[in-house]
Amino acid sequence: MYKRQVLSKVAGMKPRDLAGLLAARLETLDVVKTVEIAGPGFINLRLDENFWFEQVSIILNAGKSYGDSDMGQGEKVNVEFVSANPTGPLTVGHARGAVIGDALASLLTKVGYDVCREYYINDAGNQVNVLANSAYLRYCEALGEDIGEIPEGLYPGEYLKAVGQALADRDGKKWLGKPEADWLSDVRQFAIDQMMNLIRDDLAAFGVVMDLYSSERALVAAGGVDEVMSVLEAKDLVYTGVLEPPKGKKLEDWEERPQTLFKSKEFGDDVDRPIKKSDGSWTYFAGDMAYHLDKYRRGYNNMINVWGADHGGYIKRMQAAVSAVTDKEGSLDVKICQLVNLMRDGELVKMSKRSGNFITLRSVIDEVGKDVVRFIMLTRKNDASLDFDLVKVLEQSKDNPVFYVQYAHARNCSVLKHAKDEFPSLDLSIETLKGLDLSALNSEGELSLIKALCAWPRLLESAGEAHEPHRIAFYLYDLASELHSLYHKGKLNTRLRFIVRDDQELTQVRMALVKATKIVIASGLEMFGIEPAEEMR
RNA sequence: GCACCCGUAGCUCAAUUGGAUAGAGCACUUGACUACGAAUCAAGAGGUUUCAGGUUCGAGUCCUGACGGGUGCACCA
Repeated sequence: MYKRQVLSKVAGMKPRDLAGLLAARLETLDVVKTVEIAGPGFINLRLDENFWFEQVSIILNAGKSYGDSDMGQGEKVNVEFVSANPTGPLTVGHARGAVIGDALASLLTKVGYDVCREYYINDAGNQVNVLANSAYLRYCEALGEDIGEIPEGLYPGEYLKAVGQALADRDGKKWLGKPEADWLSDVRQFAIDQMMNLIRDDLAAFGVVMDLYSSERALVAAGGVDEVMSVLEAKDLVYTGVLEPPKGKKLEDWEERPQTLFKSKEFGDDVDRPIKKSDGSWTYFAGDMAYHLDKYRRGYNNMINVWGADHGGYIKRMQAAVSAVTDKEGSLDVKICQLVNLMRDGELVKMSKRSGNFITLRSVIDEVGKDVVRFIMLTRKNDASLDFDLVKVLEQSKDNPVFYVQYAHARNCSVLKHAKDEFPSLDLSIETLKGLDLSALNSEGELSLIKALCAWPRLLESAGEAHEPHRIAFYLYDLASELHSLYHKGKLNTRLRFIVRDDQELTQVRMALVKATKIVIASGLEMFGIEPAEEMR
């Protein structure tokens, strides 16, 4: 039963009258079995069962491409995500953004967009100088110097030892005892490259492959910021002014000072935003404007950024900047990822970045596997916080959605295998199954499962339009539930089992449904970058 | 003080973008294993969608105002 409400003030008719008119037309269609008008003008259609049987053949025929859509019409979309500072390995904090961005990119590809996965390397700010200094210390250490405690303000992480060693291997004692000005640039680039290799490896282990890594430093060096400044100046959107101090928040070192400002208020922001620091250098925001202009000029009118919750206050100014530099042609959607609370059996795992005591993404992947991490990260809306319990995610029970969905897929595989054992001569090839008369799939549970399968293409489109990949996770859970439910109908009534011992023909028809279900679950999981389980252990 | 996000069953969360009687899981009660994997399934109970107004045929969803929670708030990125 499909429901569709038709609103029409345009027609100048009462909804019920209009519904009557439409109903009369709809009734003439072959696939429509019954039409009812309900309530204030709802039209309820009941489709002929043959329509549903045909859908199973359609799914089998389409295979993994079932649900592909041309909604995006090949339009280019840029999804920028992770973009972690190149100062250390990825942490669990980065995992959520990584999965949301990656799954969203896959989803948009599925519904017909031309998607670019992009990582913005923040390699121009002060923190990479801190990185360089930290790495330099480790370099000295590698050459036998006693460096003592890592000073406050530098990165204490052990992972930098390897960088120091690698630098020593490459350059020998070249930089030892030299002033910072001599080595900063070289050491910095070396350390950034090392860190990016580390991050790339972490992402690869997590199943994320970027199409493009963009360097802030390279962009600035190529004149990107000068370019965006001249664009803004041409539009008269830059001026020198004095900002008021924020109220209610005490800033001890506040001083009134003229600054170079961007008129972001004209584009919906709360205040105008500085684009130069007091020392005359560009702010991060200036670089970011240049970067978004660059993306736009590469053809990405549609930009999606995946950010952590702590950057929420940055959205308005970035959207204002995009509007300004693209003459409102470009659009920017920012997906904010709320915090992930890492737990172990109900207890919060404490982390502190200061002491270098953070949990790396790699260690979590090693402990529970990437598939589990990826799925759980998508079981909440991106803007809701999420508990990730290292113990519970491995439980094999229906409390654990990863298991529940994987189990449904494994169960399909198992049933198919058993069918083959039962009827060695049974032909289960797609070519044969899709040509069968499937009208025996007419029990309530079977029709219910078929309808759930048929919701897949539409679900993809609406999830893609809303930029909400988590909906796929909920759908897969529901679909798994349909399958488990149908399976258990066979417990009560042997005739309803997938495999009917004395009826090879019926079994074969049911295998068509099992295979169709397997296809949809598998393609959903694969969209999440998760390998469908053939069996559970 | 300002901005953004959130507030839905005892708990954790959904809700097809404004549609019909607001849905799942956990926990609770009850039932189903000699047979395709019971790691599951079925049934029951559980609600003034934080509160108060407003918009309209119709609001969990939109607008206003409270209340409660989170995040951020020159010259960091």
